Amino acid sequence: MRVAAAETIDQKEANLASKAKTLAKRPTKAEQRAEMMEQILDTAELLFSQHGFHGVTLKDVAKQVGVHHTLLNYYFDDKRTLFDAVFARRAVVTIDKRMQALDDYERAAGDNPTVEGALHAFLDTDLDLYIQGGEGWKNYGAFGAQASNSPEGAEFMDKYFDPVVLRLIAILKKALPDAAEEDIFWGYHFVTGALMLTLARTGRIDKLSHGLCRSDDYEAVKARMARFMAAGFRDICNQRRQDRDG
Amino acid sequence: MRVAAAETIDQKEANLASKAKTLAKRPTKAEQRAEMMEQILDTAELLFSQHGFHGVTLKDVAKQVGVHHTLLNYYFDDKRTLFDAVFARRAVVTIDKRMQALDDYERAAGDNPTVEGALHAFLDTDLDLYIQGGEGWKNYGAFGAQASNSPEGAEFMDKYFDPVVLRLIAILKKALPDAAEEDIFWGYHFVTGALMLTLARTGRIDKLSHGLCRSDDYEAVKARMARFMAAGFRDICNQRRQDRDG
DNA sequence: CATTTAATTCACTCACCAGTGAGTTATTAA
DNA sequence: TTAATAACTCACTGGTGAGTGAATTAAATG
Repeated sequence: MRVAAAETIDQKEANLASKAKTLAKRPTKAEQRAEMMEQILDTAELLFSQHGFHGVTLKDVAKQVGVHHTLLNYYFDDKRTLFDAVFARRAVVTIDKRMQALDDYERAAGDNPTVEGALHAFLDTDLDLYIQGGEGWKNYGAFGAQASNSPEGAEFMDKYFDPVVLRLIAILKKALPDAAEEDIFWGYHFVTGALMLTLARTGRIDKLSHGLCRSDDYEAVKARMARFMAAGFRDICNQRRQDRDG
Repeated sequence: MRVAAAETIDQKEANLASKAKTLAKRPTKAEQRAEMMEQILDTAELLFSQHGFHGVTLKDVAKQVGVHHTLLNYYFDDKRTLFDAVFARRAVVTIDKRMQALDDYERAAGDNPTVEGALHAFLDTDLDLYIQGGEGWKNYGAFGAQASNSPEGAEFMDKYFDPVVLRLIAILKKALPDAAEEDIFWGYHFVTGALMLTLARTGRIDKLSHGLCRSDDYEAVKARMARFMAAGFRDICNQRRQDRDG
């Protein structure tokens, strides 16, 4: 297996990993295969996140990995399969973590969950992954944001993310027992829109604020988002209740 | 000039328009030219909004309009020019309206603008356009949302929308004089994320809510969004002030 | 060492795309 | 009526895309 010619952003990570391996023991065939596939997935993830499904060619990916382009057809049958594999690889991780966090929160909160608590569990768990997970995870975030409003990604979005989202919504309903169901769904819609834009890292806020805020400053988002959105939820749900009760 | 073979969503609009014209007077050459270009722009708008720049071919557009594909090269030099023309056509309208609304609001509010008032001016003006402007405007919304996180659209976003956004932010600062500047920028970031997702009409909220909420129900968004976001703004800005003042 | 199997490349195919320039038809203007 | 111009079509080109199957190289196994 040949080492990548082009140097990806994950270069340091990769070097460390392979160094550790060679010192420890020669990698098995399965390991090598897995590593090659990961390299392809990493690169595809980055490129798809930047240009979308149609804006990336298999040759683009292959070139950046440093292999012949038909090798991608060898490992992943076709372009679509590769795209789906990128989507699936990390989806399970973030979903499991968030599901776990929501379970934990609900157990801890007992009969009195709060909107803010639920949102912290949902959002912070995810943001931590992007904060701590290195460039790969950041790229996946952008990939997901890109995929979420493309026909290619929409079905995956539903398939993978519906359970967590409905889990969150169930807790929100418990936290806001008097709220209209629509208000909760629309509130979630606002939350996810804001989150998607964050993950997309468009660089727009950097320019608008003349560098005061940075698109990739997930810490800043984490420090504000759950609280911001919780206030919004409380407000529209209260309004509705007031309107209804007269 | 040949009438479109394929029937677009705007069919009714177009029929009405052309009927009115034939009754009134024969259209001039310039009018015909303008109409043809609009038809191309409408179709390109729709397709770009669904599949992005690279997901659409000039043949796709031409086929749906019902003309030979090289005609698009005749009216618009190349694909990129067509894309830019789609972007520019309606951008000025929404920007002018919003700028006007913000001016009006600031004048009316005098020395005491509120976050909610400013957001109403900014958001409702825009949403009204999509509510009242018919399918064409709805498609433009989705087009903009798609474009906003693609390299092809990013520069346009800055070029066209920066002034209105900075105008909004200026009023928000006035409404929240004690707030940290970062908080206001991040708040705006959340607002625009939510708005973009709304305009994208992904259909996701429909499925999640089993039809209770609909992606294209801009009225529902208008009824909630400014208020929701204003509450968020107030909350994080208060928190910051409390943290600072101890 | 020989044989099988996996990994990788190579030479192609077929389809399609953006764009061009010549040619054709219709309008308009002189 | 003719000349000129605009609107539109056609045939084509150079280039690229995804994907295939044969060939080659490398690795593992008996």
